[in-house]
Amino acid sequence: MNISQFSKKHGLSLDTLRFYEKSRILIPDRLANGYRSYNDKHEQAVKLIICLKVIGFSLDEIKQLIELEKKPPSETCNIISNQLIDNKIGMISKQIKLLEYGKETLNDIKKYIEGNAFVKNQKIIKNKIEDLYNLTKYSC
Amino acid sequence: MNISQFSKKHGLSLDTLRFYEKSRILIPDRLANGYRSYNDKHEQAVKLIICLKVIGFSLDEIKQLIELEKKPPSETCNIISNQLIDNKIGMISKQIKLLEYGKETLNDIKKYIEGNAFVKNQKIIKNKIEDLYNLTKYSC
DNA sequence: CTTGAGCTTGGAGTAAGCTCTAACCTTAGA
DNA sequence: TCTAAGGTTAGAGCTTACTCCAAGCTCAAG
Repeated sequence: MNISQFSKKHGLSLDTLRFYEKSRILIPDRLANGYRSYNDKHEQAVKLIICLKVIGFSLDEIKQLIELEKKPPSETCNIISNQLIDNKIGMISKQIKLLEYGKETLNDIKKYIEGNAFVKNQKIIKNKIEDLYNLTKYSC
Repeated sequence: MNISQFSKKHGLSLDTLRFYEKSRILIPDRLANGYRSYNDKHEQAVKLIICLKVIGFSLDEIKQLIELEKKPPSETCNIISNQLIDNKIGMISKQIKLLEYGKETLNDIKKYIEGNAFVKNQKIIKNKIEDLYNLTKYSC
């Protein structure tokens, strides 16, 4: 599969794919004419990359994980990747909480704007924002 | 309250607060000597800003909301802010789903690394990544 | 009155993650 | 064979959200 087909299939721009190669995150094969060529292995890889990205991994962290995966399995590698993953799981849990509370708050704000009878005054919203703010302050 | 007290209280750097003023997101009062001065009104505002930030609003979107709020209420304003909020609620809902699924997947990856018997082969993980990838593809 | 901490400004620099430009090569179709 | 679409590169530029710097003002304590 050439770069533009791969680009369309996965919703990443040509430039992004070239950038990922330069960053050594996703390195395609090359045809005799120098054109990039993506195969099934690259499909698996790009899916993982996209998933890790949406759940909050930086490209650097993704690269770390990919590089660890390439090395022969060892205690050290496991500890490193485990730490990275545990860390991320913690952050994701916190972020889910914040988003859930934030969604609720936004719904109230919306009701308030619409003049809904259930949310007659700003006090309810003020309290929710206060709670959400407090949630942001203390980790996990 | 002066800038450094306000900075410490809300965990924003001096530069960030000055940047927020420059960006017209949070404009403090001024003392006779030219020093910035933050009061209760600014406390409320900064709490809202921090909350909106963690749930995924960009500073530009935050500014939009703040500017709409300042104007006299009107149908047009309500429609605009409602759209912004609805949009965000949709994105947050999707993000929560992705994070929940992502967390599950990360837990499986972790078990796999640890050699846990429940996740003996990569196929389970592969499927989860496939599902998560599909979730990322289609909006809401 | 000096010293030093803390405030002010404008403007430059940074990091992440792309995005664009220019110049040039390759290939398929009329 | 010409042309247009699509591939290549190096390197500059952009956006967001800060972050840092230099030069200078303010103020409290000794």
